[in-house]
Amino acid sequence: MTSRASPRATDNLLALAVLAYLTRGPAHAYKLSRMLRDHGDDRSIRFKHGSLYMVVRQLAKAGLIEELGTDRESRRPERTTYALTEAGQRELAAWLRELVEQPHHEYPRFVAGLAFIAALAPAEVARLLEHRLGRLAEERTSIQELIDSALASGVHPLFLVEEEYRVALLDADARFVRDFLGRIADPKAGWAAAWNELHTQPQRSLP
Amino acid sequence: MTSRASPRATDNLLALAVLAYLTRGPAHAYKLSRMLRDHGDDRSIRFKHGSLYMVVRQLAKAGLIEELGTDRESRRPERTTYALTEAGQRELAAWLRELVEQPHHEYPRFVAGLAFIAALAPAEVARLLEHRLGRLAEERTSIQELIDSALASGVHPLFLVEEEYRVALLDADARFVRDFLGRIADPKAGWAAAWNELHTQPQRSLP
DNA sequence: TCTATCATGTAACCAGTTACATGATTTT
DNA sequence: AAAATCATGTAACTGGTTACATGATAGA
Repeated sequence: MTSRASPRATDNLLALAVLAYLTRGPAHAYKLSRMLRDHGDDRSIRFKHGSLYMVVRQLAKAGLIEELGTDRESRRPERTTYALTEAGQRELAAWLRELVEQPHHEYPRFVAGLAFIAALAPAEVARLLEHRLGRLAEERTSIQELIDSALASGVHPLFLVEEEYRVALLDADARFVRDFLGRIADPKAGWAAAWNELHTQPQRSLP
Repeated sequence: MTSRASPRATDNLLALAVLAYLTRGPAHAYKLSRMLRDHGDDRSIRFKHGSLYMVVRQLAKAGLIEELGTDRESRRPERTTYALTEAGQRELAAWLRELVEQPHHEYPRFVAGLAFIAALAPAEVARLLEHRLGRLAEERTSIQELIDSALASGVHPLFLVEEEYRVALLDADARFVRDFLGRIADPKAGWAAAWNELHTQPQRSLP
């Protein structure tokens, strides 16, 4: 039997970001929040201000980070400063290894749409897909601009691979959509005909 | 200002599946659960048995489905049967349109890994990526087999587009990984050198 | 000086998961 | 007849989000 050694203390990826940032030195929660946003990592990891405090407490409880102390400036709320522990460093590395080497089954929203696409008529779906192509192109150029301007300002491309990966996914999406459109339009494929017949009764069976 | 007409009653995609299945006629929760699994839609939509009952109640409260009545066989727990309402049909169509025409910003786990990849040494990353390629290939063939066997048993390809989309994503992933490996290995790119220098201090700044 | 925005955190709420309960059916 | 599995659902728990609170600073 394969042994998944230590089940993660939390599987919230925000915790990964916290661990990663703390390798740069101790920080308090708000500072982490700030770095996250400034470095644009909230594009890669689902981020809500409130969740950060939760995640930090979880990590502290698990001993992956530790409280260094609290300070207070004037009458502001108290800030607790945290530092990475040895266990935290190991956890960070182990987690990263797992994320990189094991592809994870994801649930993109488009997949859900496709799963029940037969409930819409083929002509309408074609219109929607055309529209999607436009949005995909927009998103692609916007990411590419972000990459280019970062490179121009001296960021090493290593720190932009996530965005390049996103571009690769967008391109794959667009290729798929074009192909799908082709099949809908192609009368030889005979899709539209069959589809129109059954589109009132979406069902199917997989083994 | 763009008007997002009606904010979804719930954005849990399990609700989409429930609406879609109810177009085939009334059903009780357990039957829906069963269909979901049997049709393999739990590959496309995150599914937990317990969540179904929650979602069904949410939909009922929102008037998108309605209780038809309850029956009881022998001494089993009562089963409530639900039917799609007109509002439910409209919601289903509107939701599907949105899913198809608007690409959604997703947070795949691999992206999070890539965002902090610099915390690992390049040589190790190369090993991990090689391993990933293997897993991607496995997953690809397993999906392809599923598609082929479904087609062989007479399922219309329209009901397999989600799986084809998945394959497209897996292929894009693999291409990206190969490209990435190439850059790590290529001494002309000079990645490994710079990477080794900075991999102890993962930071970067995006504009 | 009034108003917005930043800085910093907590508390209440809710969706979603896990665990459990229990009768029926099938397998050993 | 004991053990497993299916059928069907509820209840407790928890992670995560939303909303709020409050002092400081900057803009109008």
